[in-house]
Amino acid sequence: MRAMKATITDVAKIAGVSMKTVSRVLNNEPNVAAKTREKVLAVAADLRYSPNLAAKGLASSKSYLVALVYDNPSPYYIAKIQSGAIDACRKFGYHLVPEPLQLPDVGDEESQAETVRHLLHRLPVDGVILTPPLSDSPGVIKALETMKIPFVLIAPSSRENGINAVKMDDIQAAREMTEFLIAQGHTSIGFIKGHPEHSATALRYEGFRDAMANARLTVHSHEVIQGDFSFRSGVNAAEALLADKSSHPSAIFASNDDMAAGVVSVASRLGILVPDELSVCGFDDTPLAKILFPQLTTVQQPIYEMGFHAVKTLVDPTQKSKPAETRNLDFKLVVRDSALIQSR
Amino acid sequence: MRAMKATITDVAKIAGVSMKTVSRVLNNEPNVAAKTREKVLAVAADLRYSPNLAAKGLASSKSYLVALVYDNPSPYYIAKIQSGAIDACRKFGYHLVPEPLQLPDVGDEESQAETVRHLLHRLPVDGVILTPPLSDSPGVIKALETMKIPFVLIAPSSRENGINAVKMDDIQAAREMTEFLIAQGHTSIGFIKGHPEHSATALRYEGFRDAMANARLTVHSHEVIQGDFSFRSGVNAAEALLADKSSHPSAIFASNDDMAAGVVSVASRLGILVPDELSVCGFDDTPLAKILFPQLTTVQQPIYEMGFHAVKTLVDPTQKSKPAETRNLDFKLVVRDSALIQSR
DNA sequence: TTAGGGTTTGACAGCGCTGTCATTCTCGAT
DNA sequence: ATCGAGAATGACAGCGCTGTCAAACCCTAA
Repeated sequence: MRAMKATITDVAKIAGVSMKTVSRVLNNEPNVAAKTREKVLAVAADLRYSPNLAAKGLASSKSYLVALVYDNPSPYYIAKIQSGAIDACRKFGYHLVPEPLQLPDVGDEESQAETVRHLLHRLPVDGVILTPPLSDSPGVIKALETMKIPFVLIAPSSRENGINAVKMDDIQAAREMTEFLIAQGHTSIGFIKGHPEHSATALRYEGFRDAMANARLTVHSHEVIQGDFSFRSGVNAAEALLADKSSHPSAIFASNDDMAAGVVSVASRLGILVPDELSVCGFDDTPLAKILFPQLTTVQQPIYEMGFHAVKTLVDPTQKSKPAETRNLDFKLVVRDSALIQSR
Repeated sequence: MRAMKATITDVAKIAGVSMKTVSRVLNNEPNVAAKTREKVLAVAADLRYSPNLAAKGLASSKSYLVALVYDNPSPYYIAKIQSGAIDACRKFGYHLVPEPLQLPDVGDEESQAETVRHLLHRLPVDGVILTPPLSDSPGVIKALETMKIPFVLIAPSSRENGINAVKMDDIQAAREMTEFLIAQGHTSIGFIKGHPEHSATALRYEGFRDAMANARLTVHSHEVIQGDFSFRSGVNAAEALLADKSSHPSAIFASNDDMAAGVVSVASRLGILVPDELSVCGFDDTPLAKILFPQLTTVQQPIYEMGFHAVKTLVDPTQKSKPAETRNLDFKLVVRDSALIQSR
């Protein structure tokens, strides 16, 4: 119960066992008598012992560090991933080091690889989490592979074998959202696509078209507008979609919340009532969705869970031996006022 | 130029000097002949040598890690702080470890201290950054002091001597914002206070009253509403403030953007035109401020800079010996449509 | 020329932990 | 009672680096 930092040696001495035995207990290694284990644990607790990560790392050539490598404009998304990742790290005695990346010349695979290589050379970590759009960068992935650093991809666009990844089913989510709209009686639905470079863009659009086709509804090409995930682009798209006041789609499905917010804003400027005259829905369930008036119907991604799971597959010893796989996590349709129609 | 990770020993052997000399060169220690230095540097570069942080840490009992300890509901704020902190860390060869805290029983100093103690015992770090509201927790601060871990407070409410802190002048900012409103011709200004527990709340209110007093304007008590920084509380406050349609303040100053958004939303519901019939301004310049229609006039805090500066005072060797001080960073008044009156 | 002081370099221990391997203990089978 | 296999424990080196202190070197002043 002293104030100073206790070492394994202290614990060993007091418990009357060897350092190695203490080490075994603390790392849950087998072959320790239950009685010994208890005693060591008691002493350790009494001394408020906690291992020195640097020493552990040096001796075992592990770092107990996981890097979260990102180059993502959305702080909200990253914050959620990070939150999940940190919680998982804590659970397994690891720590998370966020590494924002300023990727040079998107598209130049080699220089991207070099950037990552340099980064991880400085701080050796036991695993890396790649968030989109990095999870789609062949250069970065190759760098990790040659450095033999285990990694997990978050929401990659293509599903490759032999690589660990966590994602959600964007197609299915967009499909269900569209089906919901259709079930509400909408037959003419406008769609705003996301940034062309972003992998989710194509998937969400595909889900939308799927559902429309299944319902034998036509997707008019002038009702599908290219956006780029920004509020601004949502405004532009909405202006195009709502140009003809007397005949516009009765619902607009934007590929993310920011763009949906743009739609709502334009509608309110044009005096079009949401949801009475126009249903709007978004995607992502950002904080914005609850702040807007009316609140946005949207898709809640399992972002936190993806972060958590990514770290788990990286550091959980019970998962270690499992083969690499792509894991789909569940999304949730969040129905709020922007797309509810009471009367019809 | 081998593939495997080079150690100091390798560099020493090839450069024909002792390990210690290599160490000196790599750490920019004095008393190394220029020629020796060059040679070592050349060999190190050739070998792509990079030091093993764990070993360095173990030997020097430093960790090259800085912890960002937070318990803040606003991911946006934390993300910005973190971004600045990481950039500063990179500049000085450190790494940032975010440590979200679930503080038990706010108010119970001892248990808060215990939580922090436990946290930092696991991962010894060379410095800690405390964000609000943690930067006002005596328990946490005391824990850090007894552990002798250097720390920097971000935006603490009280300015204590002998403690490093970075903040901005909330009073002055609120004062300038209010003066701006007054200069626009407003004489009756409503004010929405923030969360009573948050330190900024009192300061912003003080700045507001200051400016009003200086302009010989009365602050009517029924025009000052208690909020809690949430959108919802902004809505409630606005409903009270705008209850009397024929006579309400011509401007409302909300203590943060979320509440200002609440005001805008109520105004639009009541058919009150912003800014023509009502000027609204917020505080913080969150992403929301630009997304709203009309865009919010608000105060941009130097959040990124606070994070950067906090780390800098912690790890910059040239700053090391300086006495602890509270540093004020510059804010910026951002005037946007929500409080512009063209005609008057 | 030599003493004295500063500069440059190196030898070596040891940071706190774990891996390896040797040793001791335990207990059922003979 | 004895043997042997496996369980439980311990001794010790060493992970890659830095701090300490001693040694070697260089130059200037007397």
